[in-house]
Amino acid sequence: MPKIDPKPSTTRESLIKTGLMLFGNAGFDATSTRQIAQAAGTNISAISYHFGGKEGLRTACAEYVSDLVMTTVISNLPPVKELSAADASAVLENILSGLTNLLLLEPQAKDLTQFMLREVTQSTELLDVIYPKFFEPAHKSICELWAQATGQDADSSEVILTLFSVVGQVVYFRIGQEIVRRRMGWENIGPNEVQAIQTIIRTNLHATLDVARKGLMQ
Amino acid sequence: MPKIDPKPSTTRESLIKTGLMLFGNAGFDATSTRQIAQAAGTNISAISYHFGGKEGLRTACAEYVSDLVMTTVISNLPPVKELSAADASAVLENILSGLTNLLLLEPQAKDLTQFMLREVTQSTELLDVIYPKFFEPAHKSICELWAQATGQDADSSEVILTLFSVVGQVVYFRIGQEIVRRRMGWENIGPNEVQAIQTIIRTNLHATLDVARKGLMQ
DNA sequence: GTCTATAAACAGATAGAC
DNA sequence: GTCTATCTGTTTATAGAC
Repeated sequence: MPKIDPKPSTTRESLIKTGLMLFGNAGFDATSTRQIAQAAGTNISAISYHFGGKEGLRTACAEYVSDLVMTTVISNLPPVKELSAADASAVLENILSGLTNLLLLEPQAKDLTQFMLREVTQSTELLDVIYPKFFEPAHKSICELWAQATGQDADSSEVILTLFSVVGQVVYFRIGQEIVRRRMGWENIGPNEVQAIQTIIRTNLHATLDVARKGLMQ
Repeated sequence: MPKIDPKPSTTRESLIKTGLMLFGNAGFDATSTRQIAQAAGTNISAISYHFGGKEGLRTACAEYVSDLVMTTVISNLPPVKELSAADASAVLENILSGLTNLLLLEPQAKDLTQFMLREVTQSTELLDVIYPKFFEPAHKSICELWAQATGQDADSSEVILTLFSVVGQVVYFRIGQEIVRRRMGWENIGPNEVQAIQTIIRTNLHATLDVARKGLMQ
């Protein structure tokens, strides 16, 4: 647990934020420490001093995003056990809509999501930081919601994999957004386009939920 | 249309294949032309000579994969119009199973798929090559299959977006395979694990197909 | 077409002044 | 903690021999 520093190094934080921006946009390998230092308003040696090197800044960025998402999103979820099946479905639907908005629209979150997506597909070592801090608790939460909504077991292979497929749909619209944009003939992906995507995701969610509920009744 | 060369430069082809391998594994920016030349059994200046530079090799790799997929996969699809609704569903199911196998298991295709996924998420310029040659015709084909299976319009926004969500599920299991592996407690993703994933994908597909068919009957 | 040699710019890391 | 200056190695591209 990092203790709260009443006067945190503003240089350190500035480096993490610009690192997140540049790593997210161009990728880790395509971003030089000189670029980062300049954009952060400091010099190259500050990276070595604060993080031990470029790789250390990468880790610090991953920790920063993981902590941010956990404290602002995951820990604010309602207590699952107290929800009815219908309420659990509704919460799940809201989470998916929120995630779609976050991944496709939020300009503030653009750097963060792009950085995370890159790291997940590229660096396997960094997952040791991101997975336990963020992905595992987040995925467990939505599995519990699904279990509450369907009556299935939250820890079963079937539920865990199903939730990956449900979330995967949303993530793909971010990964392949340029392909989607071209195929749909959209000029850009704005609120109206996101709404069309959300409708499809919602329809799929309810179709899969219904099948899961019926499967248990047999 | 590139005309068939009876004696193609073996150096040229070797550079494309090793480029595909190294770009796929470490990424474009993390791979040096020296590495590529050495692994291909030639020297750096061969890249400039054949492709005009590193960026030219990248484009050549993208064209190579696009052409390969088109000639071996897409053009071998059965004529959609002659299929019954049930047959169209079955063909669609087979395509998704095949894609899951390709993305998660085939060791020969590993370099190619990883390269393509990287390029799609990173380079927007290269999509000008990959999209019209590969993604658009491939996606149109599966949309037509879906239309044949459900009676919906293959060119409607709803169908196009739905097929992105269907394919997106499969792609996500490749993108997030390390997260899936950890969450499932799997040591690696082999034939048994892929089968479990395919079952989930199949269930989702039929759930969504059923809803689409019912939607038309209202 | 293929090679060696080299150019010119750039990378990340660090020593040492303040 | 923050800076400048510099070290050491690597990058892509290219000139020119064969």
